[in-house]
Amino acid sequence: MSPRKPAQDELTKEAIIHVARELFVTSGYPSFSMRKLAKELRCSHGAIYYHFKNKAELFYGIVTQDFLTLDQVLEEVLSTPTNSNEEKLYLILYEYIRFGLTHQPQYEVMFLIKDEEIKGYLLEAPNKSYLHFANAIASLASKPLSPKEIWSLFIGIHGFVTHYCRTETTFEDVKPLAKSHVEFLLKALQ
Amino acid sequence: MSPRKPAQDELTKEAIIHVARELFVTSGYPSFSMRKLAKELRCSHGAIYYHFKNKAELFYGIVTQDFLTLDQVLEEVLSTPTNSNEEKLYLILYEYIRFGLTHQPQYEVMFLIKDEEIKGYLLEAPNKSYLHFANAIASLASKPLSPKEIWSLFIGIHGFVTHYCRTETTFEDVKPLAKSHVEFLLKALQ
DNA sequence: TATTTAATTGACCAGTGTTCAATTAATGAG
DNA sequence: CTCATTAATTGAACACTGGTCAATTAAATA
Repeated sequence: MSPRKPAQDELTKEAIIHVARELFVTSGYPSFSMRKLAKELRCSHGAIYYHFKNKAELFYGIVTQDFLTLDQVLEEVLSTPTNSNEEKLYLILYEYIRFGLTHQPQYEVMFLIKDEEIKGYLLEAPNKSYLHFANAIASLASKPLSPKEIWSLFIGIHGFVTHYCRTETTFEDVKPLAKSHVEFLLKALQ
Repeated sequence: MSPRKPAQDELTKEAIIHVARELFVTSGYPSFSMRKLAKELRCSHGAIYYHFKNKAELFYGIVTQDFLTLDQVLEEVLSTPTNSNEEKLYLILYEYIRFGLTHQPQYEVMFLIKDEEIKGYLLEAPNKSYLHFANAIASLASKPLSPKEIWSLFIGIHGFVTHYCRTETTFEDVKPLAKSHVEFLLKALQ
């Protein structure tokens, strides 16, 4: 109808990301569309493009928050004083799986999606996230680990999350399996 | 122009699959479309739907061949008499990675894609393929392995393939890494 | 030869991401 | 207070996507 809404109804990047995240987390990436988002925001789909260059930039806006959350997960394990280094090593891997499976749509965008446009926006974020992980692992191991060993640990965990993301299984449903898988991977360090 | 082509030019399921496979393997799943395929086949896109109910059924037609190929890879390793069981165990995992990375678009459809329609057609194929893998592993191990251990091996390998599929890395480029990753996973068995 | 059947076409539908001229509210200058 | 400028929004339009289906025509059958 009328271009330019009254000031109180004006869109903001934050409001868009907020609703987009909600939509995307509840109904998944494939069903997400700019037009559905616009409907949810009660604006035209064109308006979103004033605030975000394209869909990929919008998703980048969403998952940057999740990269921070993942960093926090690691940090919290590291800073818990009640556990031994061995327990922390276990927990890092276990909590990584928990994060992946309790944030499946986000994990998909963060580490799985092949969309070139989105990968163009991500670029360093997954690398940075991995370095965080690798440093945590290295600092907790009882003996020096080679980069390859740490990488294999990551890939092993990543495979677990990937598989149960695809089958849309909840973390609760695979808790025992997650435990045994982590124990399996850690056995390879001895 | 004219409906119904002369007999010599008629489409067949086989011809469609052949060209579809070519198109899909060279330019990947996201860029694949029924209309591009029709153009390649020099027919209208509607004609394809006479032979295949939908895109998912067509892709099922493509990757069933690849499930067979994967079975053959395992079978060949098992039936090579020159290697010890330990070497065969290594080779099963190594060759699985080779298959995944030399058939990236297919691996994606076989084990990675979330598309509900395609998963509906696949159903048992990935399970059957895994059982093949699991039996091979079990038969080669020097001591009895638990189902969980075999599953962790698979997930560990799957993670490797998944990651390098996403980054579209060739098998050649990660051969040494594949070797060390397999060795890492096998260490967890002792 | 006439009739039925099988295969193909292309218009059409509903959906996607993206662009952009037109429009209008808010803002700042005189 | 008025008027030009700027910022935000709309919705039509474009080029795609997967999928459906009546109309058409070649092939097969009676």
